[in-house]
Amino acid sequence: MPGLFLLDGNSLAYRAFFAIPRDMVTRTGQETNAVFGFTQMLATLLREHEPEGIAVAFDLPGGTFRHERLPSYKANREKQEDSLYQQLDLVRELVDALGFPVVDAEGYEADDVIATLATMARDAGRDVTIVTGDRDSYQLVEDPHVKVLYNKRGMSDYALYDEAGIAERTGVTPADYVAYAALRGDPSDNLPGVPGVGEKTAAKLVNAHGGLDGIFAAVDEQTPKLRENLAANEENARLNEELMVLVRDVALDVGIDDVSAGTVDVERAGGLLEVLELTRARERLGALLGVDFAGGDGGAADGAPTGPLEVDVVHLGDAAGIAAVVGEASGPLGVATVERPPSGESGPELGDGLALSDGDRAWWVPTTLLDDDACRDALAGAVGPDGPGLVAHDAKPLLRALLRRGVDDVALVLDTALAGYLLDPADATYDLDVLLERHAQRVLPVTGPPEGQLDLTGEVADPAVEASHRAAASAVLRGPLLESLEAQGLVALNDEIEVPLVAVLARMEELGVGVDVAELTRLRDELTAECDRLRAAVHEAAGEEFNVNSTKQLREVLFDRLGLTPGKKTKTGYSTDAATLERLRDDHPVVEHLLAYREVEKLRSTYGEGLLGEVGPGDRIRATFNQTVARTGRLSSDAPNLHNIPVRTEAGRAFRRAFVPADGRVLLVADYNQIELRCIAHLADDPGLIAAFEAGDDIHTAVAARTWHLDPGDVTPEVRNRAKMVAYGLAYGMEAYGLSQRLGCPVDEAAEILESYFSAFPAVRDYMDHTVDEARRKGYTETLFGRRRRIPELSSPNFNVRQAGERQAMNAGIQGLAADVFKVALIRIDERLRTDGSASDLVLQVHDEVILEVPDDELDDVEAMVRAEMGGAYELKVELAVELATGATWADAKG
DNA sequence: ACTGACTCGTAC
DNA sequence: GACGTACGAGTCAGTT
Repeated sequence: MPGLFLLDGNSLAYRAFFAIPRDMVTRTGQETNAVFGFTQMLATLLREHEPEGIAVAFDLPGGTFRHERLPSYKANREKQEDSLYQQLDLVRELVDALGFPVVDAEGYEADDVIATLATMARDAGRDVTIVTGDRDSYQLVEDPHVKVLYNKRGMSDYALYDEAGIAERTGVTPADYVAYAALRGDPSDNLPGVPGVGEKTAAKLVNAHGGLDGIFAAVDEQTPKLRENLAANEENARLNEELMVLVRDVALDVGIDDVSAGTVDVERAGGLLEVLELTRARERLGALLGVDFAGGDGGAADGAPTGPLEVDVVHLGDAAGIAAVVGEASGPLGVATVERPPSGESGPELGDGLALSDGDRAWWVPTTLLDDDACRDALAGAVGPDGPGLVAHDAKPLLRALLRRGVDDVALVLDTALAGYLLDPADATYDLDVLLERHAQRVLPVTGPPEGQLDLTGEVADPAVEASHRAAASAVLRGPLLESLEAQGLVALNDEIEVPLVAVLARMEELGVGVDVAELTRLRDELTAECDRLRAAVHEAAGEEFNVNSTKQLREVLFDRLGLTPGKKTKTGYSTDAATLERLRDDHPVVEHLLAYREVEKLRSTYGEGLLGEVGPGDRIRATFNQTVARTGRLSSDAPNLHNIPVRTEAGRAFRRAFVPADGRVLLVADYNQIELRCIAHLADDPGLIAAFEAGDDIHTAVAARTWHLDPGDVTPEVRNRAKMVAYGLAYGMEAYGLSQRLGCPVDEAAEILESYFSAFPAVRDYMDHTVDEARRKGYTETLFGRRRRIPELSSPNFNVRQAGERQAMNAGIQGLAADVFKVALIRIDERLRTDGSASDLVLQVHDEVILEVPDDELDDVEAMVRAEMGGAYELKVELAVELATGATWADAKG
């Protein structure tokens, strides 16, 4: 029966999802039961029927005309968890990669798409077989050309129906099927039929009277009860019929001639199946399609060891021993200290020593040995550029510890934590033991006493053994992680950006940034006094004493006792945030004091006390710059967070006066001008936006002029501000509501502004739409540099969650590109400082801004270098404009 | 005394 | 609910 095969992708994947246990997951935790089931069905079809062509139809998210006609349509469908929707996207990807047309249409279900294709095929005299688990397709059956291969319960239970088959199964002809089903109803679509009418009665009625018209014209002939039911439910049945008729003329972008086996994208399909660890399916499909998917080396190598790591530990005692390790190494070595090196006030330390390992053997280098210069040099050689290269888990603290021992050139080839982050930045943790189990199917042995328990035997974890295990784990993980990075196109990002950045950040963290402790203390004290004064003022105005820091108590005072009008609500009650208070400013004198108190208290606690508590040796603050936290690829900073030092208000900016260079040096601050908006211009390739940047004038004025068709000279500050607010909102997936909040204008006015904006810059809107669309299809976003981010929210059944996912998708590519460009700049600046033998140092970075300490006599050279490296970090369709400033403090660094 | 949820506010 | 990405201070209610 060859001919063409039309598959209902949603229906089949849905069946597979429930037929196969959910515990079918990859090492990375991705569920694959539905994808696997689908591949099995597909393979069976290929083997048993040798189709002339296959196309797979899918539903598109969002409603259809049926939902519009009847809001309760399918309203009973239980919303499945993200996994099913995510797997549906994977099935689409796979089908596409296998070379079969993926067909869908906005506002229609897969069923309608199939009905359309089947009708086209019939008209062309071609034979088609519809493969689905949805009975609605019965109406399409037509001898001799159209048959339905119906997937009953489970996966492998199929029935092939021609007209006779449908008649036998239902008692009616395909042409009468809709009327039959309309009477009977369809509980799975939440369409109630006529009470008392089941399959038998429905068939009897249809066969006796033809369609619904005939039946309802002849209700009087029925028994009293049936007559009553029919009369009372005519409307229902009519509506059912309307909804159940499949649309046969959906506008599709493929024709029937496109339904033929296309070319298999061997790399993509093979890669996908490999990542999904569907090895058997890969082999089976490969054989059936006549292609060789055997990229990689066959996945999780058979015969490779499993179970707990076992390592022979050799204790090294002299320089020759250390040097010998290098000689023996045939590839990069794992390196580790004990799990949590005790962190001193100046940063991470080596602890008792460090271990090197090739995965089977480990060599322990006690820290005491490093006091000997020869040993230290031998270690420097082992870990340096002439050595075998190192793999470490969270290498930065180790690099810092080595830096302090004079080892400043470490040949890091892979950081396993970083690799875990690149593979899935939505994952919260990248612990070594988890990665080891996930990617290498090995277990990291627990050496010490059970956590949190007193060890009665007096047995203490041997740091040499523990570090050796961790070093071995890193070594073992190298292969599988590289394979995964390779499969996801992340190698360049890893090798050229993330790994090199580790050492740059290690140096910045280690040096820290200088602070004027006296100034900081003075600020703190001043703020404390001001805080006390304002707190008293709040109490006085409120007429009672209470904890002003407690939103709960504040709520009671403002809204219960003082009778102020509450605004928006939070999970626990009325909000007391600044926006709310701002609107109450004129309603009661306490509000003014409260707002002032909030500002001062924030500065006092977070920045006054907070920063003072982090000052280390040499009056320097050494924050940690996290490389595996932000899901967009940005860096983050903690202990303390130096990425949110105030700048907008004068009182806040005062803290920047406390950030100072060492004697004889100045701070050089360089930042990218409007980098995210420039990224948008590049990504969207919007001629208007690019032109606005090329004009070289104030970008917001240029944008405003274009948006509202004004002469730049006629752009008022108010209009310019609108353009500026839109620019900021743009990167965040802004909607009218958000903009109205920002501008303090009605929502409809904000909507108009947005409309004007998008009319002026149409490619920007196209980009946003396209980005969300692609993310929805793939389940993840990808930056220009290949950085990926899963966004499972996009297939959430919850509208709000889904919309948040759309905003994340829009933002990820923009913020991510800016982050990638910025990281390149950081690496290049650091590289130049070192190759130029400069005495200047990088001390801080804040997303689009770098800060260096520069000796006065180097200033001109370093300024030129930084401008060049930042401006040339990556070539966008618009210039990467860099603004430079110098000063004796961070606050004073103004152009 | 610790922990986690919550609210709020700072940065880009 | 309502604009993305972070970190941290403080309160409060729960636990130990």
